[in-house]
Amino acid sequence: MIYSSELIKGTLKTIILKLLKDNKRMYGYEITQRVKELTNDRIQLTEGALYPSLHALEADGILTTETEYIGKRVRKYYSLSPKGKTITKEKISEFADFMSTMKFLLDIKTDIA
Amino acid sequence: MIYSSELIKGTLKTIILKLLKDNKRMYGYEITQRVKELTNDRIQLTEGALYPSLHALEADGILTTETEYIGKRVRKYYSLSPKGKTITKEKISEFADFMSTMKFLLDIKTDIA
DNA sequence: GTCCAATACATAAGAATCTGATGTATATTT
DNA sequence: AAATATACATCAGATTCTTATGTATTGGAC
Repeated sequence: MIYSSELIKGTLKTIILKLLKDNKRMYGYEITQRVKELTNDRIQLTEGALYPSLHALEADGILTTETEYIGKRVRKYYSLSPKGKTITKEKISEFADFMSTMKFLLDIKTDIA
Repeated sequence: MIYSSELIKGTLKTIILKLLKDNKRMYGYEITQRVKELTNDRIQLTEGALYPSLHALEADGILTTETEYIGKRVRKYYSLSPKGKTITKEKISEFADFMSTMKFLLDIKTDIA
């Protein structure tokens, strides 16, 4: 199952921030591959959505960047700024709260444990 | 806590369909109040988002309508069509699947039971 | 008996964000 | 040699939401 795009809307930034929290630094293409892999292909980030999001997070001072060359090919690494670390915690806990509300609202049964 | 609007994006139609599944028929204003009440004010649907969504669902043949007058005031009741009932089941199970993926991805701990 | 809040619908400009296409270029595999 | 994978980026158009505005009725407070 590949999720309908509307479902994923609004979760992209949270996903990016969580991955960067766990991995110190990552580049855009790496993020798309990691998400694909972690979700068994269920969530496939498109570059047209990802790169503008990364740029926006950088412009907001949430991410910092370092550019490196692998051979002749450029690679742009993103990391959380101190502000970004705070925002990340808030975003994840907000999402957790939201999920528990939605679970109740949609009356969804989950497995114990 | 009132959730940031981007979080709620993409979930509006699923919420509408679930309420109509449980309530046979409801009108727009009633839906906003019920959601507010069920979520302890955490999710507050705006009319500018709700009415266009209802109209779109009706145009897609997912909802049917009956207009009634309460005194001189008009009230428009929405119900699930047969097609709507099928879509509703699909949407809810897709969302449940999505939540479990996101829970894993964001490494969120939930309470047992 | 008047005013404010609540009920109840609707539309619309602008903002935000995503899709899907396109573009450029290097590296690797077949 | 060609196709695929890696790696960045932008952009037109679509979708969907916010915020404001509009109309009108009903109920409660004072």
